[in-house]
Amino acid sequence: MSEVRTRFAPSPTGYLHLGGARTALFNYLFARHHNGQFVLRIEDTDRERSTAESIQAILDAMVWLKLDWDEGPYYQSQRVAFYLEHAERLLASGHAYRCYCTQEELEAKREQALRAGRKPMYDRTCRQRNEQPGGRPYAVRFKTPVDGVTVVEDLVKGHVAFENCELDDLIIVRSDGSPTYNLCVVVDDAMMRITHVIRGDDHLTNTPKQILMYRALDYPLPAFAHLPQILGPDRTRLSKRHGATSVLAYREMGYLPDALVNYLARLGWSHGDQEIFTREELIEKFSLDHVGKSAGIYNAEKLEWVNFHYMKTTPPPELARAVKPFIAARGYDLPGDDSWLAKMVATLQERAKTLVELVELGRFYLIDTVEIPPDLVHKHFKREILPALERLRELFATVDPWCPEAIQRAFERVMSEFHLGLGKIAQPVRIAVTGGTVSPGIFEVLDVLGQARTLRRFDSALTLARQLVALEATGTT
RNA sequence: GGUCCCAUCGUCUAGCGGUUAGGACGCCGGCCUCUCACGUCGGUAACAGGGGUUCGAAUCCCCUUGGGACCA
Repeated sequence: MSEVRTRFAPSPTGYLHLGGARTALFNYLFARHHNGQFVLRIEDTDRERSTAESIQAILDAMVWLKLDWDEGPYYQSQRVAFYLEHAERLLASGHAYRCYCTQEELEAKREQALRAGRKPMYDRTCRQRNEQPGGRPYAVRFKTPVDGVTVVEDLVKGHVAFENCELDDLIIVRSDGSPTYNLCVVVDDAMMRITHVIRGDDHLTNTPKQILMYRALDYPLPAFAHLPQILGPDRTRLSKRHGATSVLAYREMGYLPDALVNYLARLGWSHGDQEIFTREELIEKFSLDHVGKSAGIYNAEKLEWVNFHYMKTTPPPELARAVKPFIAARGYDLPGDDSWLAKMVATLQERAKTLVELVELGRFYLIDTVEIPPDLVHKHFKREILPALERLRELFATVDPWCPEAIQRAFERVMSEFHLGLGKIAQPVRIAVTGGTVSPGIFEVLDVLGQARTLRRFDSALTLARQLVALEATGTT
């Protein structure tokens, strides 16, 4: 029984985007599900476009999503010798040949073929060349069978057949001595003993060529699974104009990694009607035969909903830990007391879709003094209820211990003494302590805010209210 | 241009010959209510089109259309 080995092989030419993250996730889940190994390989043979920052960004994103790998990262740039060695092997065994055609010659042939209405394939001039012109640069081409059919038994797409005559004699080593993509992947996947190649379906048409190379090199064939693409709402490739595509951008926007993982898992894969999966459930339930064949469209609202779900269900202490960087980023002082922060978070977590939003909603908890808008005071601190509010202020001063239940009792006492509904007095208090009309439940807000800050802010509002009432009185007489 | 892939509500999807075509997001409405939310109840909305196969097709086959990918 051979062990399952999967790999994720991004090229570091940009950030890890959602599609790549999902490919990584499926490889990770498949490996974990089968108690196998998950290998990370950086395909940085394109030295022009590969950057160190990009490599770092990909690794950071993988770590953030907790897609931990067992081996690697391997770097293709350090494995060039292996590729060339394999090209030599193919040359020696007659599965490849040297092609001396120049760029110009190829270009001309292509044009000619196109004009004649033929496919722009290499005409295989050098395939039957007998003597090797020494000293001239050459590329190495793979000798593709001229007839027969190569079949990809894809775990997602099913049985896909390609006529060999439609395949070109592809270049495996360029005339400058650099190996090409198809050679590198085959050599790496074979040497790394990858059993399941799970990748985007943009590679499906490369697969028959690769299969032919596996055979020529006498390596066992891995299983292939080609995942459908993730598209933008306009059904084109996901790009910046569809919003954020970089995984790390979601971290900055205040999304939880588990939420993104959950969303990505459900985009293209399903397990009955279930929408929410813990990491363990994903590992337990993931299988390739429930991966859909059709492209999926990225839906920001759904992601937001999934994130919201995780916001609501994450234990407050944990969420408090996650929100700290966002408090700092906003420029607020970080509360020293972790349990207080957890309490604060608990009042907001079912109101905020992201960590960023949570900090925005909790602003009044984090700043020293709130600015109380006079127009709101004017509207909610009507002269008729002022006495009730003064009385409430009086009772607040005596509440001991300061807890939601005791605070509620103070409210209820005023309500019965003045025959007022809670709405009448809760809203003025809310405005006084938060500076706005929207907040979590008033008892818990006051509780978290603490007695001293409550009294201070309430006093300021009452002072302002008295001034406004006095002003009004002189104005009307 | 050639080859290949794909096609169920707007979106993610369940379905794998017999269902009032189910769920979720979104949207709309009711309830709950100290504001906003949460929650809860209900509603809206789909088998791309056309041929076959079959007693019976969303499901199997073919064509068309429409998307997408790869090779250049």
